[in-house]
Amino acid sequence: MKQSSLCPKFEKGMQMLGKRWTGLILYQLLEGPQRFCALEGALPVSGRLLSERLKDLEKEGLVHREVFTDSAPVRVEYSLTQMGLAMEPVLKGIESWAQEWIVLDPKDPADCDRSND
Amino acid sequence: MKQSSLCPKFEKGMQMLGKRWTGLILYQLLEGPQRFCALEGALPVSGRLLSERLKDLEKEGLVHREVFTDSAPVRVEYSLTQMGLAMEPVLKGIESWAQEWIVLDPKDPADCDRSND
DNA sequence: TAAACTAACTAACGAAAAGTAACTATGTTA
DNA sequence: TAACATAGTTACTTTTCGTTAGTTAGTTTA
Repeated sequence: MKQSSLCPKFEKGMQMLGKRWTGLILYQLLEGPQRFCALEGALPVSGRLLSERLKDLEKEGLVHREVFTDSAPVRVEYSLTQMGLAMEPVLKGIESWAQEWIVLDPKDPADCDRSND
Repeated sequence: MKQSSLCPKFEKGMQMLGKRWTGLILYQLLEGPQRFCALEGALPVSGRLLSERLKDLEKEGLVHREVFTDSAPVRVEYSLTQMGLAMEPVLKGIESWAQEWIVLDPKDPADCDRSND
């Protein structure tokens, strides 16, 4: 692999966001702490990859994983750390950009607005 | 593939940015129109993928491709369209986020600042 | 005039990552 | 005890990536 003249921090950041699903997972977690199955249900990602991505994100420090042994079948909750939360403006920025610029096939109704949560 | 409850526009946007190199290519193009070989030199991406990504980005409307037949050996310049330029705040946002939060191995000096161009 | 060079790609191929489905461990409800 | 749910993991196939080599077209060099 070649060397680039870019800032290595930026490059690393883009490398993370430039992995499939990472952005969507973080975005979904902006809604608040969520369990594995909730994320799996909300996103079009398979359990295998979701598990993998969450592990990566935890390792990188964007996501916190907490296991609750008290309740019924063990419950695992994922939430954003400070570092993850700091991504909010970026994610919202992508959302606005998409709202403004992306045109979908005319067949889909495809309209949504979550900017007011 | 499952169905998600996310806004399809946002999902599509993330799908684009969530492809390897896309973000870096756009970021590099913020510097101004550039030729194929310049991009290839500036980024750690191979010619094959650069070509593929540029084609995608052109198709999606973020990048404009212009061929100059006047000068020496044919010259091809890539530049951002309005849609591509509109990504600037997002890309700069990722940059700031990375500057603030990403920690690299202590061996790399890894410090840079392009926020003032 | 032909060999070598440059820019901008494209093709082929092995390697890595993603998608899908089935399976596991643990506990719960019928 | 059988069927169900959560939170994964394993095994297998398909897709995407990365590398190297080759192509097209015009340019300089000898």
